[in-house]
Amino acid sequence: MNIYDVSKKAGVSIATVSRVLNGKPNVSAKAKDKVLQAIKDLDYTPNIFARGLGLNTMKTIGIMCSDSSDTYLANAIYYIEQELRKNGYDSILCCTGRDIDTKRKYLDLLISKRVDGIILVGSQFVFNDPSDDYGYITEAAKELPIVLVNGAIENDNIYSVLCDDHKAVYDITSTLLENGHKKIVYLYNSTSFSGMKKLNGFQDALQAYGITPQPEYMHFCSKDITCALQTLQDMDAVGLPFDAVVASDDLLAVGAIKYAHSKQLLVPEQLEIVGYNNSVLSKCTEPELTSIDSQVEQLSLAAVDTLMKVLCGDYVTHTSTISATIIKRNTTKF
Amino acid sequence: MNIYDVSKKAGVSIATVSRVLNGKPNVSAKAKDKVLQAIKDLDYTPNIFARGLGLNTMKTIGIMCSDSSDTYLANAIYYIEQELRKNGYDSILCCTGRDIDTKRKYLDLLISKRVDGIILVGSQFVFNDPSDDYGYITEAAKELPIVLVNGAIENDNIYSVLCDDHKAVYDITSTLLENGHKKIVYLYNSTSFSGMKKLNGFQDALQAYGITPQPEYMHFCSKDITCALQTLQDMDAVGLPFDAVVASDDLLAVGAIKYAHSKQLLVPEQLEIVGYNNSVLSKCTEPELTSIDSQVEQLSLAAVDTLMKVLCGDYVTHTSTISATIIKRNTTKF
DNA sequence: TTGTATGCGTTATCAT
DNA sequence: ATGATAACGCATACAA
Repeated sequence: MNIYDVSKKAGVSIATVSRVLNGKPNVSAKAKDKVLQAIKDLDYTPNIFARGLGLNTMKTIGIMCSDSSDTYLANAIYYIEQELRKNGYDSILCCTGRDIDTKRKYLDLLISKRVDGIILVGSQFVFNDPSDDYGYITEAAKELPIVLVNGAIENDNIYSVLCDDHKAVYDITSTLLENGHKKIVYLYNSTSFSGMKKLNGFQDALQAYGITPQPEYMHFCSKDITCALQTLQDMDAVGLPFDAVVASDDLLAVGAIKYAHSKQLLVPEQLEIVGYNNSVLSKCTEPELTSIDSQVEQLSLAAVDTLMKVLCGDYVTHTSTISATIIKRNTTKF
Repeated sequence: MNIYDVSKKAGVSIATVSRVLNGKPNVSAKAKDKVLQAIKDLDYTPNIFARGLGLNTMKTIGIMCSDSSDTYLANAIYYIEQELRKNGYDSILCCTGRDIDTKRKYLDLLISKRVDGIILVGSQFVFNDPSDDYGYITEAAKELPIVLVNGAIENDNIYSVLCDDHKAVYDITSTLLENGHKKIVYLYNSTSFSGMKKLNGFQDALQAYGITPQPEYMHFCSKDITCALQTLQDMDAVGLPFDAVVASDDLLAVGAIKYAHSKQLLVPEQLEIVGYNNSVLSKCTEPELTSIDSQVEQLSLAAVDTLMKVLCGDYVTHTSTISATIIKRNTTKF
């Protein structure tokens, strides 16, 4: 079943069928009707592979992420997929894990699949440490446009949509300082581009208040609750006092709440806690968690919007930044 | 840059190049070397669209789900995508929402994209009520194999992988009854195939202990915490006593924990609570939540395994069932 | 407005 | 073992 069968049935040429199929002008109403009827009679569907071959595109975007089961990334993927579909694009999903060789491999794979563009979701693709090698991304950008969500690379054909994480953490830390806190703990679980911005926001806020950031108050935790809990218990055991915790992720903040429970501390009276990402978790704890909303939906829409414009040849800024908002719940006094 | 360029550079015909490309026999070592070298020199990548046209497949599987940001579904998608890739297949993701027309539309879309098979993830595609119309799925199965994860339709070319939800809820309810509970509340948030199995498991367990299920003790809650909380508060206000809560989802169980907090009830001493899905949430609450693990990973792997076998023409059972396990934490006494 | 002819880049068949 | 050529099904430039 192909376009020839339809043209035969309708008594017109394949060119006319094709024109009808693609909504092109210069088709008489009569011819159009005949073609439409033939298509219906034969239950014809155009062969997308043949179309792809001729047009050299399948209207497909590759989505890469380290782990699509991560709440934050899962949300981003959800919004991105929906938005792409609204624009007539399919999404090929690629979960790479954290291994750089796998990332490289999958990026190459997507290019060989001739997707029209690639969206790299999450901060796991760009790091700030010197050993970071994102050369494979700039290399890929020679072939097709790449959009980073929560990561930034200065490069031709690479675009970034970012949440202003620095400002978000800077602001919340400042608020805590203004409210009289002196000993604030910062817990983080990532040294990615976005992770470092948050950490710097914390440090800069302290410095703006004349406080020198102390390493004993800034702890890297692998992404789980128990690590955060353990870290705070260790600080307590060593005799390091603290009266507030800012976390780079809600999960770590949950650990802080568990710490408060274990020490019978009143939250927020004796310990104020702030999480990040405004995930479901923030509504599950007791008390409910004040959290920074990193605006995943807006970020996702902006990413798709950017890519669509690039594909149309429209002009777009290489970097767009969106502000986070603070969702006040019950682990803070303000 | 195409296969002709390579053949020219290597000084052989395109047939030979194609043979090398696809690891086919009847190529001399010498010719193979020349081709490989030419491919390397030119940095040639075969055009996948042309290959798709000739072979009539792009080695791609469609994954449909109602909402990829849902924790449970996000996990399933993660495992499925990884497993498909191991088998050399790409995944096209489709988030349909709950509207049946959208589901129908996207299923048609995937078929028109000529994917090799479709995996329907989650129980949102099959319902047990009479108004349910899954005719579009059986219709689609005429075109390509379909695998349901947590749903079942008896039909040719439709396969199901299921968690034994009935048994899981039956068992946990029985345990609670054995431990002396008489007034158990069941909270659920879905009337899907899987949702009904859970509900029936609850009812059957009661009946096995000579208790007639009371509607006042079985409540449908839309999927959020506050609804569960409100429901339990309402029961309390009306004077309906209860000493245990079984929930069809961890989120609802979180609502039950919040209820206990609001009434200053000791958990599990005064109220035992069991959740479902063993999500992160179960580790975030205080006390941590006993939950039924529905084995998403195993389910996902089984789904891919089934589909791969079908595509190979191997024989497969139409339904495979996997048993849930109970993850004991601190909201239950046993 | 309509139709013819060609190209897209593979894989596969069949002859050599 | 190798090569010439057809077939896959569409879009489109160009001719009519």
